[in-house]
Amino acid sequence: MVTLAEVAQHAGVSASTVSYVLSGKRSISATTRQRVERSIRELGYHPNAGARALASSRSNIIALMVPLRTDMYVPVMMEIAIAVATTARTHGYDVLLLTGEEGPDAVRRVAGSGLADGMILMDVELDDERLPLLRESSQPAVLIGLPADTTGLTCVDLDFKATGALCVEHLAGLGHRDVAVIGEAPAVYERHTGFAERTLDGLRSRARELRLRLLHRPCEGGYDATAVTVARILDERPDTTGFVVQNEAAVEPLLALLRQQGRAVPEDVSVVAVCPEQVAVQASVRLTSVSLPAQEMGRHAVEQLVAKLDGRGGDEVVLLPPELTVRASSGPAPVR
Amino acid sequence: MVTLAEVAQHAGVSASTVSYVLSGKRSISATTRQRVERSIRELGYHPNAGARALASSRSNIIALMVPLRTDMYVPVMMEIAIAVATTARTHGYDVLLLTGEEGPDAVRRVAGSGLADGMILMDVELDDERLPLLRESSQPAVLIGLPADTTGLTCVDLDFKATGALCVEHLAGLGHRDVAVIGEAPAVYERHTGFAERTLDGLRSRARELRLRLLHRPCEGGYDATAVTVARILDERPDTTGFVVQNEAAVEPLLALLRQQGRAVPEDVSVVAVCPEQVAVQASVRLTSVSLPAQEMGRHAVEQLVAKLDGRGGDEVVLLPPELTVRASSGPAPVR
DNA sequence: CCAGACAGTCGAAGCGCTTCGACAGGGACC
DNA sequence: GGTCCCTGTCGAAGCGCTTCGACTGTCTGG
Repeated sequence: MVTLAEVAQHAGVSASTVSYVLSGKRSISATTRQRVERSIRELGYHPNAGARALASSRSNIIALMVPLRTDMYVPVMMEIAIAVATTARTHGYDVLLLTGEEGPDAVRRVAGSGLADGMILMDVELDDERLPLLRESSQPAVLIGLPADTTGLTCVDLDFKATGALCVEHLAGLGHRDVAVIGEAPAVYERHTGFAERTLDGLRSRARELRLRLLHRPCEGGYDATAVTVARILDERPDTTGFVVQNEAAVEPLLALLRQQGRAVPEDVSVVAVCPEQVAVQASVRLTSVSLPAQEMGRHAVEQLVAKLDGRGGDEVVLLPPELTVRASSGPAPVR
Repeated sequence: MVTLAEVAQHAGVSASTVSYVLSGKRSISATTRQRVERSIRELGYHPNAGARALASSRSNIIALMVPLRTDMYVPVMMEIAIAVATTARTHGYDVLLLTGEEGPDAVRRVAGSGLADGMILMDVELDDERLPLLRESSQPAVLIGLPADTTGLTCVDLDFKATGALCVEHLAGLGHRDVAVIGEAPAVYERHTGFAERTLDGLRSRARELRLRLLHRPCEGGYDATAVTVARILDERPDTTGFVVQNEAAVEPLLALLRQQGRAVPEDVSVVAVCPEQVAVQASVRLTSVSLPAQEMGRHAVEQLVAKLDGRGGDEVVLLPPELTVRASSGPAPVR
């Protein structure tokens, strides 16, 4: 294991000079810099992370808390996590993966031990038990998701209210009057996950404004549950011609069911999904959808956090504007 | 920030005593221990990770390298990653998430800086470019996947050869004589990913032994690609009554296509999948499948690594035995 | 009753790095 | 020609922890 001191000796300078070459915090003459850099290369020197963390009280690590829940759509989480990791690297940070397992204690542990310089919390609930701890620990943090009370917190999320509104507008613009929403699993609503409620809010208020009839039903996802939900919807509102789906696990089942019943998409029924682009494109009918910008969310979260750690930027709530892409699953409402 | 010294002062002992209470490396009288533990609690002390790493040259961190590829089935990766993280915690380790982005350099960086005590590599290819670096850095490591040359390496993986054999046996036992395999995307085979080739090997050799006719076609996944693949298969071998699917993205399309063509599952055609249990259960037909034991693989990998770090255990290759669960998608071959 | 073993505690020396203050030398300016 | 400032470098003091050797009692066995 090569140390700073050995590099210094090899280059014929003092240890502090090597350190300043590395950090750039003081000016160094071109010749000295080159000599040091050459020694570093020749000796294959890598600064020791622990020593650096101890001396500078900065670990250059960001903690990412990923929930353990299985009722969330996993690929989205993964995509965010990967975006976080790669973006963090471009800013010189590594990412520590914390699972929900440990619960709120993880916040205490990480903040207390100086393991990470800041943290990113995913899948924040409206009234999240980690938030009080976060506020009191004054750990720099960014949330992905939107809690009820955002004072003193930085949050990044898709604007789900606008997302809901956008779906309704699209269908209304095509002449649909009766729209059904196949929502997330009941547990998601019970847990008061912000995004589900905000989407619903956007759907409902825009529907009211545009005088659409809207029916919302939670749905567990999977074939059997979706079949039950769809049957109930069509029973209550036989004139339904527009569907909005927010649960990825209900997308394909819905399409299969409509096919079975002889309802053509988009001629008889239009479907709009809120899902990752990949799901929309790979479905049996290419879906008109509002995509979940997972990568962007991860990237934004890191950039907000890095800004905080650099002393720039304050507490902000960033809501990414939704974008609806029209594909093959939506069209004009059938004429009756 | 509370330090060891402050705890020591508060408890009226020396710093080293507190350290020994924490580590348990020397015997401490019950009364002293209690006094120290009380001080730790009252002051809310957390050992500083950097200082600890510097002094002990152990970071208590495991690096997990996750590939960035999009042609791998993401939920499985995520499940493994989460299993790794939670298992690691139970052994006192945290997990650092490295993406493929950085490539082989990440191995050098992590090994050189002492950021992590060891690493777990996911999605190892038969001839992986990270392996030479790994061997030369003598970094303790465990691979998830099986490279061509395993000397000096510890690996954990599902026994894919046995998996292939198991699928064939199941179908053969039900009387099927013509079996088609819908494989992974062509890119996966070109990359020489071990698991795809090993599965194929198992399928082929067992088929030969049992005198089954086997047709293998790679498949990109998604509806359109699967439709083309299935059409080609049924064109070449109209008598095909058994399907083995290894690409999750082709599972649902396949079922939909068979339905459209009026081929009933399992009366006319049997389907066996190699996929995570959740996919098998949530599909439109509950699938007979060999499940990918993601959690177990993650857990095993961590335990192997921890054993290495503790100086126990040598280089081993652990192949988890596959288990086939019979569900609603396979049955006796139709009588002709 | 003493040698030896052992449990329990302490002091001090680092681990490898960052960073502050100091200082030498060279222009620029009046 | 002296003053001031700026650039480039160095030495030394830690950062908070682990760990080794040393020390003090207490107990055991011969």
